[in-house]
Amino acid sequence: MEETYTIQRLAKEFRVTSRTLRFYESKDLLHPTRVGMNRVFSHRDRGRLILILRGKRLGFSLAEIKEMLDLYELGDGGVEQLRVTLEKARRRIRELESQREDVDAAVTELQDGCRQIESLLAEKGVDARVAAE
Amino acid sequence: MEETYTIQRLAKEFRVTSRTLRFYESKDLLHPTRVGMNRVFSHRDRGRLILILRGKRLGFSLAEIKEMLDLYELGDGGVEQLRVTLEKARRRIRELESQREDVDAAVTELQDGCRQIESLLAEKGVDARVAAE
DNA sequence: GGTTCCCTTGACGTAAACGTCAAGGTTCTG
DNA sequence: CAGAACCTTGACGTTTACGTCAAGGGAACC
Repeated sequence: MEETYTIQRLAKEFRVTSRTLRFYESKDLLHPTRVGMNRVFSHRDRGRLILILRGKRLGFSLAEIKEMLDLYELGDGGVEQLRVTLEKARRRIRELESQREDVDAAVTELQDGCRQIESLLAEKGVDARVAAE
Repeated sequence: MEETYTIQRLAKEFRVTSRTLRFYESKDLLHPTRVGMNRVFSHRDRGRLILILRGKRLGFSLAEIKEMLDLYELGDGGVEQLRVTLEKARRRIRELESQREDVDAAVTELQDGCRQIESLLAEKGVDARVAAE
């Protein structure tokens, strides 16, 4: 028997509102079943939610995130379908790798900035380690 | 004599509209000077624009991007100001590093997905290298 | 000197991603 | 059996990041 989740349990666990989960369902990102009127989320939905939230942290739109999620749903598509999916996945990978370069560049620059501030503080005789607490 | 840029030159170079550049100025992200009515962007503005666009690719809001840009403007603030700036920068770095972990996780999963598709295609006797062109 | 072309400042429109009621249905608890 | 505490479906509001006119100013070309 698969574990299931109420809308609130999932919402609390991931610090989103139930409105958000309903919204994601309306956008076809989650597919809860129903017991009577009420939504029941599966473990699979939970996994998708994790991916959705990570996608958001990375700056992707819900539409892009849906595209990515669909990449994992390789149903019984034919060869052509598989090939299209493969190409999309490869493109995403390239985009993500370029995004990682952006991240690295930003980190490097911020670290440079930190060093400058640190030496400014040092000049003024201040210890700048993790002092500011 | 510093090189300067018209609004159109900058817009074309970075594939944004002039409206966007005016909008960024209105949000205090760019600080073009004026010659008569017309905006004149400095090399410094160009640099800031690069950072803005990278920030956007990384999913930051313009407000967050402004905060980061301001980190580089260490004017003549006192020790306390410097220390606050330093802490903000360090926090950003930590956030970016966590974002990099997200990127890496996403890449890994997509690569797994690719491998699965590739073996599915191989079963069907299809060569999946860069075939799809 | 009219037309064209770029610039300007409003001002209103819009898509995305929810927030926030409103109105009502179920279930559990005292 | 009345609340309380969940859930539901609308439906309208809000913020962000611009797009898209509208109305007009200054230079440049023919």
